[in-house]
This record gives sequence, structure tokens and C-alpha cells, in this order.
Amino acid sequence: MTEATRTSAATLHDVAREAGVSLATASRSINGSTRKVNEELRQRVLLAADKLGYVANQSAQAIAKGSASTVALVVSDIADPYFSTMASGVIRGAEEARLLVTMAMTERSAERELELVRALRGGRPRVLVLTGSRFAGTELEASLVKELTAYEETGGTVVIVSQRSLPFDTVQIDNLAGARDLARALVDQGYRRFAAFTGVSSLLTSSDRLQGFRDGLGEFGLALDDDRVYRTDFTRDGGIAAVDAMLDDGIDDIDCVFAVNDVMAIGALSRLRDRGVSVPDDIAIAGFDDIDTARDVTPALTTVRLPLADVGAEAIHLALTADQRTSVATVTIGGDVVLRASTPRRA
Amino acid sequence: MTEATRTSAATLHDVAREAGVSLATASRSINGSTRKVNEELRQRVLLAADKLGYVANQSAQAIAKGSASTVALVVSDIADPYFSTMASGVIRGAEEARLLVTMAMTERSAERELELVRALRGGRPRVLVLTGSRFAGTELEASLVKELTAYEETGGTVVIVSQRSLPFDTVQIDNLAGARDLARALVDQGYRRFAAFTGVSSLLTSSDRLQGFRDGLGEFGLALDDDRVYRTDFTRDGGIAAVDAMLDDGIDDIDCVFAVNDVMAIGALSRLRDRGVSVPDDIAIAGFDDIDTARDVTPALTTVRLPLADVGAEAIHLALTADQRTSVATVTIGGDVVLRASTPRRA
DNA sequence: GCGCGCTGGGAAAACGTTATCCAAGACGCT
DNA sequence: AGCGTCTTGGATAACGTTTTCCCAGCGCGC
Repeated sequence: MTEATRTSAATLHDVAREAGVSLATASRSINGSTRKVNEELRQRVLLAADKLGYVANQSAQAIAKGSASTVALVVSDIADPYFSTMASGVIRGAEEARLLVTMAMTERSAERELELVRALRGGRPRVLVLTGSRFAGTELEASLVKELTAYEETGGTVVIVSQRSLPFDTVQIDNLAGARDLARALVDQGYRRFAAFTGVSSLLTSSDRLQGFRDGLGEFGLALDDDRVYRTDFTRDGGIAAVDAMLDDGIDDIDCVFAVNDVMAIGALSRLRDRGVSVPDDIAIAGFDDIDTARDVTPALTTVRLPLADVGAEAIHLALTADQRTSVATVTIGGDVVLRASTPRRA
Repeated sequence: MTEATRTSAATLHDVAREAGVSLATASRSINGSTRKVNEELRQRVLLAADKLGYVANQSAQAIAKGSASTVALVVSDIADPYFSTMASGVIRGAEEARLLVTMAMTERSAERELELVRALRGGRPRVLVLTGSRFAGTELEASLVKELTAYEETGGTVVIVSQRSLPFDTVQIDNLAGARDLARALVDQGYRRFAAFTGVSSLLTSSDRLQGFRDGLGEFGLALDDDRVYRTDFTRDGGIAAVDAMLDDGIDDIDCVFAVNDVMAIGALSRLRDRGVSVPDDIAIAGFDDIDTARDVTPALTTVRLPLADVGAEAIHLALTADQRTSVATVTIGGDVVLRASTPRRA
């Protein structure tokens, strides 16, 4: 841009020369090290750096040190509040450890996820956080695990959010318990006949929540009819599609819908209104996650509150304490049922 | 994790040795170059790379090439849908150019913004995208501009989103026209007496929208009383605080509120409901941005639709075509008024 | 049959750091 | 005085790539 002189950035060399010291001393002064350096020299170096507008080249540092001061983060879709809230926690956590975050989006494709892990590996990040993984049980699982294992063998730490039984550090969201508690609460509110909106089965988040919900109903001798489980996308549009499918089947025998996440629930809410079905008079609805929007829609959405930002921060914390352990760790984070107007007590 | 053998990652050297060729040939085969390489050798190299699970070290490439294949993105808060939607566009745009995105959050602090730009500069990114900047008119402006200029002199490209009159490429959101159009539309709907919720004045996005709104009202001989401009945070909580302040003043002389962005409007909506004020019966409300949630709240929010993901993608596109120009460029993206139930036609 | 341009492989020099040595001086002890 | 032992600055060798040379082989025109 502009036809300005394209000089190259000041290097540590320049700083050292300017300050009249050696490269080593300059490096030690600026980045600190175990070695002490004479205070006067140090000041000279700092001054020179400031004067030249020197900023250390992170790539060079990374290559000299063997790994970058970086966290790689994989999300399905950063525009989805579930991931953006989690990402904000990851970024905050990384920042505390003076790590920068590089982010990639899978757009909800397992193939893409594999590609991205490979690509991100190239950055030699200290930590690799995987969220929204959807390879479980697919034929890609082996390749992904191989890739991740190879990465860890080179000194990095993998943290997976909400995907159990993989030999990596895991921040487990207690989807089973959360959904079970929600089912209990809904039954307690007087609901008996349920439908569910869910995503593809390779998404453990989705299938776990469904399972937990079934477990909860089971405690009361209730069941979720397979015909009443609508399997669509894990998105707002998925919720819309599910409503359409459900209305085709009729809702006379349904008094409450469980959508496995809030964005689906909110899409459903909107679609139900458009199609003239009143929530909660004609049918109640509950979601999962407690994204910000959940309390802003009308009726406000009953859901399971998840501290998503904390989940992100915890992922980083877990990774950064990995070297103090000898085996993988799992942190489980639970959610709390939040009853709101979308599921009032039933007469 | 696990006490596995911590080997170091396969290097190009290893690949070359495995394939029985020189380093140069291996590099040329894998990364392509202007030079041709014998097809058989090339296959050997590719095979070896695959066998060893080789992934090029990006830091090494960056340092050899002089700059990283990276886009640095600064946002105020990734959990805010305004930024997360824009970020998704940036990531998508970057991806098309095979660039990875590293992201940092200012948490809405101008000081932090300056620090982050410095830090990000260290990564020698090809492009530096600044969104949500709030240094305009502050004493930090000069330092920031200096930093950015220095960055561009080393070959990078700065793109600023929605901050005019700075000597860098800019994706301008036409906040003035959008707000003016909104004002016209609201007057056309029958509203006459307005209040506004806005952010701090160093946020141009905020002050421009207010100004545009004023301009629009002016065309009808209407004005926005200074006492009725509530200056709070650019967030959901800001909207809540503004409602409280406004209600203290009374709303008998107000028939419509303009919140300079949707998240404030939605916070306000929620607070108004809590305080027993009916929207739109007692007071109408309009926002700006058209974030996803705007259509999901009740009443659905009148707003100005901005193609935020496109804005992000355009920022990258602009940066990547910078070398074909000799001077800075500005792309202006406009918004369309979307009338919804929060501002019905007034009797 | 001989120079000459072209092709494509390999050696080696960057790139900007950090870390490992080495040397020289200061200091304490006998 | 002689001799270890610290301390601290400076050379220099990594780190993993790309890229610039150099050079050998080969086809080709005269």
C-alpha cells in the first residue's frame, strides 16, 4: 500500500548494533532469560528497541524454541454463539499465558476437520483445542487420532471439548446429566409426551443429550418415541426443518419438544410462530446451552445453562498443566436447568 | 500427554533423505515452485512425506519467505454476534487464499487495542484487519497510526473496518446512510418523538449512526433532544442501563427509541419488558446490524441489515488486491432498513 | 564436431531468533 | 601469590525452510 519505501522490519541484529552490544545480550535483555544482564546495558538495549520500533519476529522465535507461542482452535462455525462464547473463553485463557490464538472453521464437515488439524499442526502450536468434533464413529476417526497422536509426540498438547473416550485431555460437558436433569424438570412441570430435535449421530454432543433426556424420562417410566426424534442440522435452520417435519406428523400427541441445542430451539420457536402454533400454549419447548439469546426470545427459553466461556478457559488451563501429569486428564463441567416461560407448569 | 517418546516432528530434511533426493528437490516437490521437478522424483518425495507424516513448519516457511501466511484479526469481543459474524467472513475469505487467521480481543479497550496490534505485528502477518476500533480522537491515535504505518512499511497490508479517514485500506460501513434511512422509515411509520441509545464517542460506528439518524430526522424538521441521547456501553448491558436511565426521565414524550446497535436494542427490549413497559404499544424500538437474534426476539426487531460476513470477506479481498493499486482503497457497504414488529405503523 | 542454450538436480547461503559454549575478569580462600 | 569458582558478555551453532547459485547433461544448429 502506498508507494512508501518498503524497508524490512527491524531485527534483533539492528537493535544490538544500535545499542552497541552483542546479539546475545540484546536477546537476553529483551526476552529475559535465566542469565542476568548488566542493568545499564539492558536499558540501552530497551531504548534502542523502542527507538527502532522493534517487535520480535515470532516465527523466528518459534523456530529457535521449537514451538510457537500459539494455541490452535478448531470450531464448527464461529458465527454460532455456542462456539463464539467458548472461543472467547479460549482466547482469554490463552492471553493469560501470553499465547495467541489461531482459529479455523470446519463448517461442520468432518473431512474439513481433518484437513484443518493437519494445517494447524504446521504452526507447531503449543496447544490444539478441538471443539464441535464430529468424527466419532466415522471412518475418519482413525486418521484424526493418528494425526493428533503424532502432534502430541512432538510436544504439543491436544484438548478435546466434549468428546469422550479418546486418549487426550478432555473438557467434558456433562451432556448426559444436563439432559437428564432437564427431562426430570420438564416432567416435574407436568409434561408427558415429548418430541426431540437432534443432529447427526456422529456428533456426540447431540447423541449424548438425546440419550440423557431419554434416561431422565425413563426414570418416570416415560419414553421418547423414535418416530418423534427429528434428525436435522445442528443449526437454526435445522430447527426450522424439524418443526416442518414434526407438523407434518401432527402434534396432537406431543406436549413438549426438546431441542438438543438452543439455536435449534430458537429456529423452531420462530417457525412455530410463523406456522401459527403457539408456544407454550399449543406446545412447550426447551433447548440446551443457554446462549445469550435464550433469555431474549419470547417466550424466554427453558434450557440447560452451560458456562461456555469457562469451558474454553478450562481447556487452555488443562493443556497448560499437562506436563505436570503423567496421564491424560478429564475435567467435567455440568450445567444447570433454567426454567423459563417456554415450559410453564402445566395444569 | 502420556509419557510417549517425545520425538520431534519430521522435517523436510527427513523427507529428502527418505526419498533419496536433496533438500532443494524436496522443497520444490512439496511446495511447488517455478522450477520443474522430474515427475518420478516428485512422486517419491510426496510418498516419503506422506509416510513420515510430514507437515511443513509454517514458522520456518515464514522466516524463509519473509512473512507468514497469516491474517491477524482484532475484534472487540468475539462473543458479540456483530464481531463473530464478521469474523466468520474474515476466516472464510482468508481460507480461500490459504491463509490462517490469528485472532485477538481488545475487550473494548483502546489501550489493549494498541498492545494487541504490537503483539500481532510480531507474527508478521500478511494482513492485519482491525474491527471495532475505538481510538478515534483519543491520545492513542497517533501511536496506533505509527504502529500500523510501520507495519505496512514492512510489506503487510492494514485493513480497517468502519473507521474513516485513516491512510489505510478501509471497508466502510455506511452507517450514516443506514441510520438516515432508518430515521426516514421510522418517521414514515408515524413516529415523531425519539430517544437514542449510544456508545462512547470515540467509537465512530456509534457516533456516525447517531449523526445519520439525526440527519434523517432533520429532513423532516425533527430533532433528537440531547437530553434524550443515553450514552452507555455498546453492549446488551448498555441497553439495559440506558433503559433504566430513560425510564427515570419518563417516556411520556417519547414514542420510539433508536439503539445504535442490535445488542443494545435487545438488552433494552428485555429490560423494558421486565419493567412493565410494552413494546411496541408503549414505546417502539429499532436497532442496527440485523444480527441473527433480531428476528427471533418478540416483537421482532426493526433494524438495518448489514451483510456482516461479506464485510469480513471483503476486508480480506481488499487486502489481497492491495499490491495492484498504488493508493489506499475504500469499499463502502450499505445496509437496508428492515421493518419488523417492534416499530409498527402508528395510528 | 563443436559451441551454446536449456533443463533440472544439488550445495549452500540466507532468514531472525535462542541457546550453547568460551573467555575474561572479579572474588574468595589458603 | 596461586588457584578454583562465579559471573557476564560475546561468538557461534543450531532451528527448518526457501532460494540463489553452480554445474552436469543434453539436444541442436551450423
